[in-house]
Amino acid sequence: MRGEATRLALIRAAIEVFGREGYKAATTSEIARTADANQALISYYYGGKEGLYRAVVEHISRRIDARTEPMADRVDALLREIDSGRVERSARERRCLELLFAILDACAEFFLTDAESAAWARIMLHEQREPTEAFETLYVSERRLLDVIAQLVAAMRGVARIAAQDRLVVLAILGEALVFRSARATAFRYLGWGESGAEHVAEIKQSLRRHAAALLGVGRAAEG
Amino acid sequence: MRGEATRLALIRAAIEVFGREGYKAATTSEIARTADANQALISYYYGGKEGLYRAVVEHISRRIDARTEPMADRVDALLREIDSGRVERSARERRCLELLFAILDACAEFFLTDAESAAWARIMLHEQREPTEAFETLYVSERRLLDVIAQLVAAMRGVARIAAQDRLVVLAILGEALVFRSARATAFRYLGWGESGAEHVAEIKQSLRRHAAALLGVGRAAEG
DNA sequence: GTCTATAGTCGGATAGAC
DNA sequence: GTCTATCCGACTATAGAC
Repeated sequence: MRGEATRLALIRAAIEVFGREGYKAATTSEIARTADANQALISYYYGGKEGLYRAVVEHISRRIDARTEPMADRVDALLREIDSGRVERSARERRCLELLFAILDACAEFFLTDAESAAWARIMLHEQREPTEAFETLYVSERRLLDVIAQLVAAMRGVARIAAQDRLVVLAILGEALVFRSARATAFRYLGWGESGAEHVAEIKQSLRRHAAALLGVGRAAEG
Repeated sequence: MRGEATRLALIRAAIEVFGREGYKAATTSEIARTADANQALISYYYGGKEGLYRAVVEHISRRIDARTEPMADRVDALLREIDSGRVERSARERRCLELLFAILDACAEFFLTDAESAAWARIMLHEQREPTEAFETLYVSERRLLDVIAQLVAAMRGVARIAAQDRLVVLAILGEALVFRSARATAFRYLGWGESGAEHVAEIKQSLRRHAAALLGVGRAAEG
């Protein structure tokens, strides 16, 4: 069981270093040092740098799925409830928006608050540059979340089928959250916030909520 | 004068390669190959890889400023016109929005259409990771554009002073444009678009316009 | 100004001791 | 399972010919 701890330490360290440096610029020595493990163990456990990267991507993908799943369940439940006519028209919009807000809060935390998932996000951004095999794995997980949000957006328009415009709205909403990760340094400096920014996550969440509501054309009453 | 052409070819190639790979992962041999120049000339002209990178960043910064300047002038002119009371209240919102739309179109082209500036954007995104001296140079140029847009946003609310909420709106608007660069692969795949995407820039521009209008709370009449 | 050749360094993988 | 030592390849920079 000693080895299992080393395996995990290597994965954790690799997420951090690959996320900070990108695949090519990351070095196995730094990953080993970060993991407090011997450099040769990377080949022993994962067959080399490339194998470690693959393992990292699969690890991230599984963890993201685990976070998306509860959200998807809640959305499914709500949509079934609406379909069955058990939700009054007046409450439908509010219920959808509340759930969307909860998901957006989770996204903000994903990109900003939680150090581990923020490192996942950096790796996912690296993989956008020129998609390889690893991108395919990550895309499945990303797509799951995009679809879940799009379902909510479509439901708020009272339609079951997701239209192209719904997808563009989803990208706009998530784009705002992502900008605090992908253009973090500029965004925080522009807002006059210190780099830690942990104390500003609430403001970001509030902004995401307000703007999502505006994009969906629902009144400010729902801003909560 | 032969040397001047080589200098420029190296800069252009460096923008492409640094943008694609990031500073550390980029190699001087690939830059030289891309520029159709000898690898040793990088040291001859720029004192080495680091000096070349500095030159690239300054080059980008100057070129961005040159693109922002005309926009800034148009905004200044409009704001002065409004200040002097020569613009009727009914026309003020429309004039501001038209100018904002023109700027957003330029941003979409910056990120998506023009190959050279798209490479600038990739370098600017790389510099977000952990800001160094180069970030300071780029931030000045980025900030200029952010401030120009924020002035428009504030003017549409009829206020001269830029508030924190205006800045968040600016980031939301630009975040949507940026997502097509920073998360390009996912966004295009999600929309069912081929990777080239040149034929879809118009749709992206339209989406940026519609969503910017929604965020600013102006009616769909202005959607253009 | 441009080239070839190479010195010096570093990173990834592996052999083999413990 | 973990370690040290080392080989090999790739990279940056530079010396020196043209």
